[in-house]
Amino acid sequence: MAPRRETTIACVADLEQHVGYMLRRAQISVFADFIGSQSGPVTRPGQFSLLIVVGRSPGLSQARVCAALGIKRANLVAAIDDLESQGLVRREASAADRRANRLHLTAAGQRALQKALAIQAAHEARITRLLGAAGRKTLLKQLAQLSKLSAS
Amino acid sequence: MAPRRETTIACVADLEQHVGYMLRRAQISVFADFIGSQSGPVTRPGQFSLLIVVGRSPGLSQARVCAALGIKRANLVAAIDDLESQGLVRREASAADRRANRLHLTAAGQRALQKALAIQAAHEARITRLLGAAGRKTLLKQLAQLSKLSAS
DNA sequence: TATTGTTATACTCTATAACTATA
DNA sequence: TATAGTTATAGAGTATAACAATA
Repeated sequence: MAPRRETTIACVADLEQHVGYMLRRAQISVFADFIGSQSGPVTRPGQFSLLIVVGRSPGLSQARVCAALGIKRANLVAAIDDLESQGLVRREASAADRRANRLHLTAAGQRALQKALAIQAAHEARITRLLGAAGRKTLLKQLAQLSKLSAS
Repeated sequence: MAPRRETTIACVADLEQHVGYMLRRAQISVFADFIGSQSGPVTRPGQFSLLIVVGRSPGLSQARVCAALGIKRANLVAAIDDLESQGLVRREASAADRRANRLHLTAAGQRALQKALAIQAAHEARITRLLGAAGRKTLLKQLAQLSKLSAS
């Protein structure tokens, strides 16, 4: 075992004490597992979170969705264009504010979201198997704490 | 208090139960704090981790550094070009394998690394203030566990 | 004046394919 | 044949500036 790769491990030992570095590595790994397991029309984490927000809070304006997800208005346009061209999301002109679009899921969007959520449940179960249910819960709390570090 | 922003909080409640989403948000926040606090020639996390590996394990080939950091050979070239043009890193032709470059820090690179590490210590201290010393330690262990989720 | 959606643009990070020179 | 470094390139993700329509 361990043919001759000691150096690789040794030089990363320092970095493994850095929360930022380990967060990045863990996030890449978790995203890769998520992407690898999803199969429907929605494969990327960004699309998925967008579907969730629109699905659970129908009628939000694009600006509100941006505020919720912490992304820029300019970058949401192409993301919605994509989901709309797949027939999953619908832009509806707002009667109250004629500048704004109210976002809704189509029936196909509802189905895609339900399917993605079911697959994601298995993904989350794999995480729970690694960390334990209690460990996962404390992790979520700590990550919420870290999000307050920077205004962003 | 809380003028009329309930919707923003309500629609993200679901996502806050997703480890992948919270990992991403926390990583963005922690990186922003790191970047905002660094002041020397090295400001980005990628540069910083590169300096650490080369500093602690001088003489590694580029391929070994890539394996250690989990990045692609092609993407390391420009990163080293950048650090080399700043006079922080030096490529040395390997005598044993004439295809390979052995990487070293220059004197300026050593100084830049020491300065960045000192600033990073304060950054890590802010994290410890948020999580507690024990909480931070268990977080690091959990993140290491999560890195095993996907081969990557 | 300020805000919404939009376009254009640019910069970073990441990923693949192909080339060269060595092994 | 396989590997090390390199180049070119393409795709995401993210950032800013500016514009038209509307508030």
